Amino acid sequence: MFYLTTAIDYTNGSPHIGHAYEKVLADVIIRYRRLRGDEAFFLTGVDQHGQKVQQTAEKEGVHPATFVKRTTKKFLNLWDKLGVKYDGWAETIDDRHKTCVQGILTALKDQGQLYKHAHSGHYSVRQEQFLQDRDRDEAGNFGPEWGEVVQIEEENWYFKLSEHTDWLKSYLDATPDAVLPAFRKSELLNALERNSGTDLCISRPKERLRWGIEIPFDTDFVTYVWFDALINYVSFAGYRAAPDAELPDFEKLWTADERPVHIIGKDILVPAHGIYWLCMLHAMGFPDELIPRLLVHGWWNMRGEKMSKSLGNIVDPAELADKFGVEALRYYLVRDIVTGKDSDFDVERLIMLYNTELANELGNLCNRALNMSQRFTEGIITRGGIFTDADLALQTSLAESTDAYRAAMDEFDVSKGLEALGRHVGHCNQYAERMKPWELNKDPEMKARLATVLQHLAESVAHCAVLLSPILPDAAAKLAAQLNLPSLTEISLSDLHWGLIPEGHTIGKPKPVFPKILVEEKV
RNA sequence: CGCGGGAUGGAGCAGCCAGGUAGCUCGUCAGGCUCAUAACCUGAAGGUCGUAGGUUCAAAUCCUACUCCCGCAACCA
Repeated sequence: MFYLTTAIDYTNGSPHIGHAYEKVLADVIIRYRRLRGDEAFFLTGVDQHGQKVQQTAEKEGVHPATFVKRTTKKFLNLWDKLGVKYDGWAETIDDRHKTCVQGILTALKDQGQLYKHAHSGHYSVRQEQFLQDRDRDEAGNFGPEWGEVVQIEEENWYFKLSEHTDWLKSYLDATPDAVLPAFRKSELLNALERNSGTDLCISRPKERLRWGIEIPFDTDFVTYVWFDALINYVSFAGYRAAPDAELPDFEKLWTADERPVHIIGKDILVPAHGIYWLCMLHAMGFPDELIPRLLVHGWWNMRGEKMSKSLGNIVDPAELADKFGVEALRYYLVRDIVTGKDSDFDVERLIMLYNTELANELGNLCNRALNMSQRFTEGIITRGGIFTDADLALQTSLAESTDAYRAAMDEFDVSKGLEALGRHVGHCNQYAERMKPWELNKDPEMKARLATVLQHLAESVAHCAVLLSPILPDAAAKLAAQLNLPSLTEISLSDLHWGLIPEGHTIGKPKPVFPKILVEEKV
């Protein structure tokens, strides 16, 4: 079983393009794995506890639970709109999750992994948080943005993180694919060098935070939001779940032969996932071969600047989907970025890539191929005469593109996979240009040859629809329908051989699957 | 000496880990075709791969130094 998760989104605001990217990427990967014939499970969800949620809810004068319900809905609606299809939905206010978190806390405490300790430091009353040296201004003082800063002492529960960092180092050294891409691992190892020796504070006293999961053995405290949130990856996978909890079978989901993959953004690798989570799992007794792989993706920037609410350059993915279509948005999000790196978000590039690669090249190929079959052979696909070198070359091109696609997608490099698909599309257009089926049609003696050429084009369209299906499932289904082969959407990659279209099959009527995006002229 | 990323034809990028004719998309220019979503195809111009050294038969790719840009507090993938 292939178990894939994304980060769970913090329900403190509206989803933006980065949230959409991560989920679409995950959705594409999971659909690809199913296409490969693998059993797969996709978990995503929302992180609903913590101080910021509590603060924002107070500001709006509603109970955190009400507030969280409202923002959660925004995420649910977006995933529905974008065709992100998950198998499990994680909400950290879920009682099943709460039970799991408390069970883990109790178990860790029983093993001596937790201890209570009084910490004294500078505390900002207004921001309700302890301040660090890095919060000081250049003069070494805490600036006015913190309001009144007082020295206080506070007791809290700590997790013995420092006991696991040596293990973590050796695990990372010994496991090449622990963190992808590779350069992120070196970043993590560097951070480890700096941070080893400190433990993790995992509680908050209820006087300053009520919105969280109560510490089961010390009810004056709630659980620190990260410790709570990270556990979603196991709690909603059925870890320590009651038999009637309607959660997956953990043993089947979380396996060594196909380790779980967590997709996360680069900002939450260090320290949350790379250090806290891996050490938590180790403390919980997970052996190395059951430690999940971390797939770290980059960010969409806006004209070279970081996207941020304060700069006001947030892009609303729902708006984009309405304006340009879900297909265009999904395609752009996985096409114009190298998995792991940052990219610049640019609406003009979104339009350009859709119009050239989908509308002009692929869409037009499908349309011209099917249209010629309709017009020249009544939509009937037959093998025709013997295959020429050009025919065989096209078949080779398809086989090579499929291999390249597969290799790229196996490494989560969707952009490269789409490039491979695009190469074959280009070859098909060239093939059509050189074979000139519209000329062959004029010569009654070339009927067999015409059939062969049209068969090669139609067959290619069928393969393209299959390969495209993880990225654009709706478009793939439309193509399958036009080919009059709805079963294409259920095919698996290993069944992908020359001859998807049966001899003598009649295809349907073509209709452009990717209508061009027309941009109004600037005056 | 804080950490990491980046610098490749006009624009945006890939290639670098596992050195061996510099690749893709857009744009520009010229031509062809008409089955198709004014789409498609062919050809051309355009790069001393940030700078300076080094290793090597051979460096965009490995090593060293340097320059410039972007992240690393919060909102936040």
